[in-house]
Amino acid sequence: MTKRQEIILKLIVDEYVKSAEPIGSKTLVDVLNVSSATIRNEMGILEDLGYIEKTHTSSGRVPSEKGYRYYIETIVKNLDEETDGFFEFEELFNNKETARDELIKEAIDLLSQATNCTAISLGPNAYHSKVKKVQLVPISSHQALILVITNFGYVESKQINIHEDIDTDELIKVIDLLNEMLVDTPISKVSEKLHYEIQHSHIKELLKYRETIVDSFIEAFSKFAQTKYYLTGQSNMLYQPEFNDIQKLREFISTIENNEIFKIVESDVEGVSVKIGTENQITSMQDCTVISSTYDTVDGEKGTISLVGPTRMDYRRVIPLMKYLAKHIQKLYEEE
Amino acid sequence: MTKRQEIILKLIVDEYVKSAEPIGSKTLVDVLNVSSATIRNEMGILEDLGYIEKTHTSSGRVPSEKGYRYYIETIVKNLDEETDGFFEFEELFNNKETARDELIKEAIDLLSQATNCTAISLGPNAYHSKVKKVQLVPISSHQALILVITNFGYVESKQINIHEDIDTDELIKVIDLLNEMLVDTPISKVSEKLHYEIQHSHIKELLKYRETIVDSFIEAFSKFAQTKYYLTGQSNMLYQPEFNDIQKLREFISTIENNEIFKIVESDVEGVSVKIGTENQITSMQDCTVISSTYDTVDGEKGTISLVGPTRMDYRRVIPLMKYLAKHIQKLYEEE
DNA sequence: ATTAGCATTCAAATAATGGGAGTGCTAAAG
DNA sequence: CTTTAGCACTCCCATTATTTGAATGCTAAT
Repeated sequence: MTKRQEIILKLIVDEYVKSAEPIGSKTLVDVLNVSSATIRNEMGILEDLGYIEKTHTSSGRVPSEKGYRYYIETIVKNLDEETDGFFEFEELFNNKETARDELIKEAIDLLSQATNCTAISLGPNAYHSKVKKVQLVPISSHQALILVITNFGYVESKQINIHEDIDTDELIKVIDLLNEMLVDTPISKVSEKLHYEIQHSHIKELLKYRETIVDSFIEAFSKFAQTKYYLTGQSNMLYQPEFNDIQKLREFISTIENNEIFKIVESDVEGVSVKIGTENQITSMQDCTVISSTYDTVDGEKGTISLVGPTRMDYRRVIPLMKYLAKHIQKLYEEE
Repeated sequence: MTKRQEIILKLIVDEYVKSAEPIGSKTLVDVLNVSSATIRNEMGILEDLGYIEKTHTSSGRVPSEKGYRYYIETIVKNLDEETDGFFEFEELFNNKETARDELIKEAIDLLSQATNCTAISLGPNAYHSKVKKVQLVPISSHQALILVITNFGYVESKQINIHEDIDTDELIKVIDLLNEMLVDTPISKVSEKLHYEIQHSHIKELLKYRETIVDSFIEAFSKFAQTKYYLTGQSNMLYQPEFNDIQKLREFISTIENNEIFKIVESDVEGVSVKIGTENQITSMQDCTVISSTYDTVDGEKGTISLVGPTRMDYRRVIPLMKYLAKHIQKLYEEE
């Protein structure tokens, strides 16, 4: 591809992103100072190479997936770390009052607004954090609350019914034992450890009621395994011209409601991942691009922010923005 | 309205609910054993009375809001408590293993599936429950977790950073005081009481750091005020013929995403409330009916289940179903 | 290598057409 | 007084033409 062809490709992408209409040769005449015929010739070559496409025989050109890919790899990647125009985001991260999780949420809200796309935050999985405290709080004569707290400040609770003939003192002993046993155990190992200890220590005798109570504890623990997520801005996207097709729109909403969207969010990649159109495995998402950016939290845990939008999106602005956000969220973790 | 007119109205509603097409006079000939001309005359009267409408000069008839209203008041309300065909639901409530909140969630899922509508559960507002315990759990050298637990077993937490020069013993005293002060206080009164006590008791001296810490507590308390809700089945509705209009569809999704839907859910009504079409105040919902059914929990607190669907919905089946569900959810609370 | 010129293609908007389902009204029959 | 057959009329909707215009590819001249 010659330098001029590359410029034309770039112009086509930029224009198309703005207008959502196929780009004709005349549109570029002013910028390039050559005749429309010359541009048509070049466009013909670019089409043969697979970077652009026509929507019908006599239409203007539209970037193909390969075209977007080229655009991203050569044009966007060579951008210096852009941080211009991220003013609102800077403001956000300068606010030291707000708690980290809340800040991430706000950043995701802002991201979806600023891009008119759907934004998703996939929190670090609490599964690898450690038990800090196990607690039983009576809340009425026959009900109590099981509380499990981890070193990251995550809390899960489960309400249980206490049968009348349960001895309270005994229960307290059980809790003490559980604490002794489980503090500093990673959530992922709790179930295993609990079952082992019950078999091999004197806790066994204490746990007459273990069937119900220990099960309830295990259930509370298992709640941590659920990934915390936040998704916002689905309605933004609906107004994009690519969703004028009612069928596509319905499928998109279904995909989100059924949580299928999480299948195509890349959470195990270093840096920024861009999946364009059919690079996504879900059929209803094959006109969309998914951009994911990961950040490190603690103990090798990763969090992800993702952006789902039409393939026709402003990569030049969005990709640096995603980098920027991940970097700053990571910084929030480092500061602690 | 004569008996025959009432029968015709009922038939029009029933047929229209099934077919989503305007009903012509010929359609009813087989059922009524009179000629289509007679039926046309009767339909003319029903139209004059405002119970049915035409979509254009020579179209069949469609129920008006007034028509649906009449149908519900006279035909549905006179049904004996129908419980036929609620087989799956019965099965659900017979399962004594599952926790109450989980059971409600499952019922809502099933409800939305069975009706192809959007179903919503609005949990009892924790705002009126009472503080059971206030707690501070250290999770690292400079971080702690504020925990607030209510008599209903609701838990909210907030992570705070502890500055190095804070005396731990002092902090413990503060917590003890807070407990003493706040236990059994309704969440709704906490903020007020807290501010009052700070002004008038010796706690003032203890709270050198109150700006940050007390504020964090208040924030944790205020989280209870947020109503717990569960919403499901928005994608079901999208396939209903009334959402063939892309603009309506977009508005509907936006309304849900912005939580505006909660504005039209009736949570302070006894029994079943049915809001048809323009009886709803939100513009984007004026082709929808919202059915809400409340249940009592404890201490005068109410929970609500709601169903949002096109005005053309199977009231005959849905209204008894909503009654049935609310009754059974209430029973779950009574059993405790 | 570039470009003016021209026939060609196709989408999208607008207009014309015909069929069909349904209505209201009238006048006759029950 | 109620019912009904008959008929003119209305309007939607799907189909088919017609027009317009923006774009293309190709050719031949610069």
